[in-house]
Amino acid sequence: MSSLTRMFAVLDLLEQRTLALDADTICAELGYSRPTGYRYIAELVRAGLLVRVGGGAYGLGPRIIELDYAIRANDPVLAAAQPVMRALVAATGGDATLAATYGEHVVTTHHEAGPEALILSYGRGRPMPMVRGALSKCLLAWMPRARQQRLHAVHAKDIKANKLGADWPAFRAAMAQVRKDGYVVSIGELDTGLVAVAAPVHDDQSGVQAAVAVVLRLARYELLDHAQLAALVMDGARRIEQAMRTPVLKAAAKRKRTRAKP
Amino acid sequence: MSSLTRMFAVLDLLEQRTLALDADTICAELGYSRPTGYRYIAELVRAGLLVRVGGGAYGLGPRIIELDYAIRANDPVLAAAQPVMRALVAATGGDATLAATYGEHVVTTHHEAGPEALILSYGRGRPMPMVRGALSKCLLAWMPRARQQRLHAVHAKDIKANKLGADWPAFRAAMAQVRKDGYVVSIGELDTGLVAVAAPVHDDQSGVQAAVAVVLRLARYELLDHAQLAALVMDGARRIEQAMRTPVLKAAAKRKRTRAKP
DNA sequence: AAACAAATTGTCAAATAATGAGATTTTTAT
DNA sequence: ATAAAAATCTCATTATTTGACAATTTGTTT
Repeated sequence: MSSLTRMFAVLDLLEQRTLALDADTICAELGYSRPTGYRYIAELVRAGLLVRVGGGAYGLGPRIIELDYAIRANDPVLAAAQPVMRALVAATGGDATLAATYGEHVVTTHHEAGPEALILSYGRGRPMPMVRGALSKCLLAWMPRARQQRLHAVHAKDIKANKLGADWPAFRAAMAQVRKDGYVVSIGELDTGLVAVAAPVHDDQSGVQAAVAVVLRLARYELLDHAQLAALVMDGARRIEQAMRTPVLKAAAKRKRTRAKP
Repeated sequence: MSSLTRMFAVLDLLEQRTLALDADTICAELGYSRPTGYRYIAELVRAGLLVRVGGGAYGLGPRIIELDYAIRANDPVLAAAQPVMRALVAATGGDATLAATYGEHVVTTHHEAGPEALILSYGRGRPMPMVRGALSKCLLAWMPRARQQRLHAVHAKDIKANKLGADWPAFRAAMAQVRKDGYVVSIGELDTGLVAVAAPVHDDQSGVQAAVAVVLRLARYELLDHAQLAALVMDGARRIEQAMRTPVLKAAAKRKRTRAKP
């Protein structure tokens, strides 16, 4: 095991614990000698990922907030989505959320609070279950087959439990149905009493997968015309896609393959 | 230089660049051989601090958003401050911001948007200058002498330029005056046309230094009774302190020193 | 679907850097 | 001012990192 990995274990530990830990506790928990533990801590502090708080305890550092800012400031999906999400909030009276797949995770990347400012279990930064909730299902449905299959292999049980298909063909069929519909509704899957209506956002350029959702109280949802609401969300997703295609600086990510035509 | 340090250079690089970089670029910029660069990248990806986006490029990863969530979820100052900040927004019609010192940085940790949803240059996560803006000055004024002196030694020029005192005694005096007032007003220091009124939040327990501010358009500020506004902000700060003292789980951070009385 | 190019991952010996026990210094609290 | 804790230093030993090159996987184009 590399020193890099061991150092990151310190970060993991501090993420789990709600309170700051002192160096000796960290060393003891992870089985590091004191100098080694201090070296890792010092390195993480230098990087700003940890801070020393009130004499002898270490907690998560300011760099995390700064890095988070960098993500928000540079995420093209977020930039395109925010105005649209505000509009969705205004139109529906619910909240709007945006989620993206990051490797094996589904993470809420933005929560545009509505007039009711709903309390969501899976607010920004809280990794969501892969196979539950409208946003996750949405992302799942529009994934490349290969990844769907890989995920099915791992989460077969969860998928079955969530009625997304007892086996791989059934799962495929369920996903195909979702794609045909163009949106997903989940009722009380993540928070009882809340309904989410989600639609996918595709970025043909970078292949980024994201999804927007409008979240409403069940009572309010039942008052609305469901078809119109779904259309509204899907239209929002389309508008986000457009906004991403037109951006001011589409930026030449890397132009190595400048194959001059002969 | 340790491998730990070199690996973090990769993170630094990706924070600076707005776009994702490919492995070869990273290696070239930092002067690492390809296998070494890939090893660092792999480690950061394993930690979730980086993600591979759209074939061959690496960007900041979802773990950052999750860590940020952990900070927000566990920060006692933030928990205490949020309701108070909402109240300040409601009472003044401006925005409210909260900043804390983290080591050598001043970072905005929360921005409670008001009805106008002002665009602030130094929103959440953007490190602020140490000696400019109401929040920074506030934090500066209530710091322990030792730290003030250290900072003065480093930032003497900036301090002078910002009229906080030409030398150390003058600076001390200026800070004493701020403490006597109990609040700081800055007009157009960080954003032209915006005024901030800040007051300090002390946490006697952990020695955390924070400050709240109400931010207003200059025009609106001039309509208000300045003394009353300052009183409102100071009262808010006091209410945050109280909320921190009463918390549900004051949690035994570490009870090693359980000195049984003889 | 096959072929191609890029991106990524092995292999392995040399060299460098990480490690822990214990002593020492600095910081913090009283 | 003093005591206790926290952090750093020293140094020989040992394990780990490193880079050149090769092999492989992955993704794209025809």
